[in-house]
Parts: sequence; C-alpha cells; structure tokens
Amino acid sequence: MNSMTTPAVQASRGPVTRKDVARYAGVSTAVVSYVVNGGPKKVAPATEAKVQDAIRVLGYRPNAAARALKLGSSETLGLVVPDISNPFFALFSHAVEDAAAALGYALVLGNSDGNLAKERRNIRNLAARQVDGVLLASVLFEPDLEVLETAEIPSVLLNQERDAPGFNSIGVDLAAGARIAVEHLIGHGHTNIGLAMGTNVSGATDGREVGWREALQEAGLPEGPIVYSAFTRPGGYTAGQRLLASVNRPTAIFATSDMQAIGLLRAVHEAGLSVPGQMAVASFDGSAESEYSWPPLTTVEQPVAAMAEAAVAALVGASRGEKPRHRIFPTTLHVRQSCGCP
Amino acid sequence: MNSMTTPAVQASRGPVTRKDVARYAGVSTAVVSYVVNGGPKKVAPATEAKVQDAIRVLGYRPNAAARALKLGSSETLGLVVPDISNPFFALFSHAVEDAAAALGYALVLGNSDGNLAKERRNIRNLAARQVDGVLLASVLFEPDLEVLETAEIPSVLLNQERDAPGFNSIGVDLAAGARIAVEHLIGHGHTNIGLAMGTNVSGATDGREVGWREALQEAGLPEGPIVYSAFTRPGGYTAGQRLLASVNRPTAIFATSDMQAIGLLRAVHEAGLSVPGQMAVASFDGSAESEYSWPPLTTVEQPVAAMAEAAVAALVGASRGEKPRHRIFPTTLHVRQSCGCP
DNA sequence: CACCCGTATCTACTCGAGTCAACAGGCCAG
DNA sequence: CTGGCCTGTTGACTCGAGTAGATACGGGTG
Repeated sequence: MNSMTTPAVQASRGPVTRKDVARYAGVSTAVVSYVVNGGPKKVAPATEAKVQDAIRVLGYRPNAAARALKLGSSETLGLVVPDISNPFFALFSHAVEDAAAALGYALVLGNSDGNLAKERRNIRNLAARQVDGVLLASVLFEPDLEVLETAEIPSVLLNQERDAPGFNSIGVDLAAGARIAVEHLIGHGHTNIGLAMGTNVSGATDGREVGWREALQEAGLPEGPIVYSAFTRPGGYTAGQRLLASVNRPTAIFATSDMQAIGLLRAVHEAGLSVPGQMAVASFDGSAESEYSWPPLTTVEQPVAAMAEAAVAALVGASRGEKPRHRIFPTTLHVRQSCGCP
Repeated sequence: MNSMTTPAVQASRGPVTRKDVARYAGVSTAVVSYVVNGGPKKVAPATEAKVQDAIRVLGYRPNAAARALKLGSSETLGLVVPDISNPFFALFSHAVEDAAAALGYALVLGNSDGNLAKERRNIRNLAARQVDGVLLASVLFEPDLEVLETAEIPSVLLNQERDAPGFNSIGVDLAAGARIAVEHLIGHGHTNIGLAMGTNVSGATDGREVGWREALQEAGLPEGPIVYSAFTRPGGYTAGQRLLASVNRPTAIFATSDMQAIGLLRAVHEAGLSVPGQMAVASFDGSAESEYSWPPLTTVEQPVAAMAEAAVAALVGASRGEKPRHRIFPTTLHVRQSCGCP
C-alpha cells in the first residue's frame, strides 16, 4: 500500500492536462494558461521557460473541448455543400479551409446531396456542435432561412445573387458573367447561340439565363434554343444531345457550368462535329478541369479564393457583432480555344 | 401574487442550457440528461413528456463542447488529404463523410497541400480538438507515424499498400490494378507501352510501376519509356510531351492517375495524334472525370465507397479496443474508348 | 404497525481550461 | 523603518453536461 506513495513521474497516463504541466514545472495551473495563450497576465521569462519546457517534455496539448466550453466558441466553422465531389465545390472548400485555417478555425464538412432534408439535418447538426458559423451553399436558389434563424448561428449564404436581408450572402454577378461570355461568342460571328441551362430544386430564374438573353437582345440577335438539365457532366451531355438535335441547331453554345460544358463536349465529339469549328462552346466557373478538356474551355472564372476569404471574414466578423451584408463579386473571362480563339 | 410564480418564459437569453430546461420543466438537471440520452437511469413517462415539452419550447440543444469534455469524445473524425480539389480525394471525402454521418460522426477536413509540415500541423490540430480518429492520406508513400503515435489517436492510413504494424491502413492493390490495365493494352497488340508515373515527396517505388513492369515482363515485352511527374493534370501534360518526344515513342501509355491521363490527352491532341488510333491510353483511379474526357478513359477503378466505409469502421472499432489491421482492396478495370475498344 | 424494497428523483462532484480577486515579495520614496 | 506600489503568482470559481451516490416516496409483506 505505501509502496504506492511515490508519485511515479506521470506513468504515461494518456491525456496530459494543464495540471500535469503545472506540477512538473512547479507552478500553478493559471500560469500554464497564461503561457499557453500569452494570457491576460504577464509571466516572468524564467517561469515561462520552465513551463515551455514542461509542455515540450510532457507533450501537452490543451483540450479543445474544455477551451470551447469555457470560451463559448469552438473555433470551428461548418460548410454545407450539395456535393464535395463536384469540382467547383471542392475548389471552394479548399479555399474556405485555407481561409479558415489562417484564422485558426477548423472546418467541418457536410454534403447535402442536393437534398433539402439532408441540408437541414446538416445545419442542425452543426448548430448542436456549437460551430462559430456556417457557410451554406444551398440546394435552393432561395434557401429557407428559417433553419438558420432558429439555429441562431452566424451564417453566410453562398452562390446567392439575391440579397437576403439579415443574412450574410456572397455571390458572383451571374448575369454579367454570362453576358461577357455570350458577347465573346457573338464577337466570333455567331448568330445562333444556344443555352445549356442548369437547374436547381427551386424554380427561380438564374442570372446566367438573363445574361445570355440580354447579350443576344443587345446585339439584335434572336434567342437560340434553351435546354434545361442538371449542373453536371451527364446533364451537360444530354443537354448537348438535345441541342444538336434541335430544329435550328446553334453554332455556339453557352453552358452554365464547366461540368455541363465537359459533358456537352462529349456529345459534340460523338456527333463527329469539331470544336470550335462546327460548334463553339463557352461556359461558367473557371474550374481546373476546364483547362484540360479538349479543346480547352473558354470559361467565365469565379474568384473562388476571394469569395471564400470574404465568406470566412464575414463569419468571424459576425461573431464580433458586425452586421450582415451582401457581396457580389465580379467574374473574368478566361479565353481559351473552345470559343474559336487560336 | 401568482404573477411572480410564473417561471418567466426565458427572456431569450442566447444559449439555452440544461438548467433552463430543468427549471422550466420543474425537474432536476439530471433528469434532463436522462431524457436527452435515454440516460443511464429510467424516467417516468409523465416526467419525460414534461421535459420533452420544455426542450421543444425552449429550443434546447445540448452543448457539444461540454459533452465532449465530459465524455472525452467529440463524435468527430478528422480527414487529412493532400488536396480536396483533387477529384479523387474529393470523391473519397464525400464517401468518408457519408460513412461518418451514418454513424453520427462529423468530419473535420484538412488539406496538407502536399506539404509535410502542413500535414503534421493538421494532425496536431485535430489531436488537440479531441477528434475520435483521423484518416490520413499522407503526402508520403511511407508516412511518418511518429506524429500519429505521439498524438495517441486512433488513425487509419489511406492509400497505403504496405502494412504499417500497429496502425490501421487501407489501400488498393496498385500492382494488380496496373497489371490488368497494361495487360489490356497488350491485348490490343501494343508492344511499346510507356509509363507516366506520378511522384510523391518520398522516394519509395510505387506499386503501379511494378505492376506495369510485371505485365510487360510476363508478355516478354521490353520496357517502354518512363517519365516521372506530378500526379496532376499539368504533370500528365508535361509527361505526355516528354513521352511523345522520346526516341522510341510508345504507341500506348499507362498513366498512374486519371488526372495525369487527362493532361496527357491534351498533349497528345496538341501533337495532332488521334486517341486511341495513334496513341492508346489507360489510367488509374476511376474518377467521374475519366468518363467525360475525350475519348473517355479506360481506367482502373478504386472501390472508393467501400474503402471509406472500411476506414471509418476501423476508426470506430479502434475506439472500442479492436486491434489495428491492414486491408487491401481489389480494383476493377473500366473499359472505355481510350484503349482502343469501340 | 413496522420494516423492507423498488422506483423515481435530486444533489453534488467531475471533466480541463480561462481568468479574476487576492496575495506575496521586492523596491523605492519619504 | 514604514508605507505604498508594482510585478508575478496563486487559489478558486466558472463554463454545461454525465452520472454515482444519496434520498424521498409509496406499496407490499410480516
């Protein structure tokens, strides 16, 4: 029994706590905290060295759960996207993770799989985990804000063209982006320009459709055929087949996402037509994939990194009491070969 | 007056705690816990109803941080990948998130950007956040296990062909996969088959290279040219240019990832060669992108969903004391057109 | 009627870290 | 030599939830 009296220099009892460090360094637990966070009080250099030493020797890592409990913040952000394996969202996620990590936040990821119920479940789950904010790329053009409201978490709506009062939102100028792409196609002399339009679960009209229409109207051209299909490669593929089969087959097509354009290219190739010779193509997103399709796609690039940074900044700003705002980012046309440029 | 006796319906003081619920329902906090988790003690049906009511009315959500602190588990898994915007890892992440969500775990994502220091930082960060396990797709062929060991977290090594004793690991049979692809190319009559080999930061030989070599040896064919480059589209592009410029230009190429193959296709197209007519191509991964390249890629598919499920299962198993093991998954050849099949 | 027992509930301690009020000691001015 | 002040350090309380141990109550048995 008294053979047990020796304190036995921390016989590797799994988790090392602040107390262990304090004991080892011969100081109080408060000092350890002060050292770890450059705390609210100063610590004598000699003491600090002792503590740093103890931390290193024992391999101490502050328990984030305890920290989160005390501070009321988990230093964690949540991101809900329809599908992370969609290259656009993958790219976006990467940028968000970078921006979050730079500010010391971790990122919890959730896929909604284009399913509203799953989107809601994800948001509620994140709320329960006390994330400090959620970034939501909703499956709806106009997301149901109710879930976010009842969850009482700072949030940012992504890919939102419209302003949602009381919410942070971020989006690109879809109409303007579509317009420059279609104008570029018009500049190549095309007079019959089709549209491969992506669809979402809600029915609101997308800015890309209005941009396409505006560009044609301004140039005094008639509207080419429109085909609606999913924002995916297969969606673009079937859209392509239908556009090629339409009575007045267009000589150029604007696709509302790179993925659709990739699918569309396949349909055009299968039909034995040359791109851009017999069918010019331009699209929207500016994903990495677009650079390596054949031919490389002329596409409207979204400033993904800037948007991600702004979204994260809005979230951490919200926790400091800043008021929500709506930001629209400009796009830039990336000219490659699918439009007819050399 | 009885006006004072009313509990004063929670004047919206931000976070609702267990205590608020207890007060509102007229019970102790313990009972609230018992109700919330079907607790270790039974609760009378009538009381339970009162509590459920209070929870609903007040909109109570248990604080995950407090829960994590007490239980020593955050019901969270960490995933560290080189780059989430790489379609293969994006697909994998999605599968992991699905598997984790099915078991009630959230997923924290970290990118290492092919950078060992960042990989380590990510792991340490996850460790501090008391994740219940981490899935690591290391930037190294042979990851440094030290970080994982000192972090003392259950972990799974992904994309590991080799067995790492004491660790869970999961991988595909790279050599076998490469062999069937190369054998398929040989079946098309090719006798000079090049290799576009991806490189990692460590120098160990990849199974895909041995598979390629084995297939050629077994068929009594000489080794075609090898070019090493990054596992990316640009990497494949330059690899393609170099293979096309090599003294004995191959008539078929095996690329060790779909991304490389996509880049390679661009180089071949730019050279004005037809695929598969003048240059056949096969690759490795089975990503969605491979189906929509031109021509569609014949590729070796990895069973991503099964691997993700197994990885998550290994992690939750580990927290129950199961011992680590190494699992290798078989691949399947997806025949499309880039190899020469109609 | 006293006793025991099972059920339902409550009290109180715990997890690990942040931080404030209190306190020790050293130094200088008066 | 004393008083005041600055610097460095500490003890103790707190965050919200899980749960063991104590307690209250009602009913059945001897």
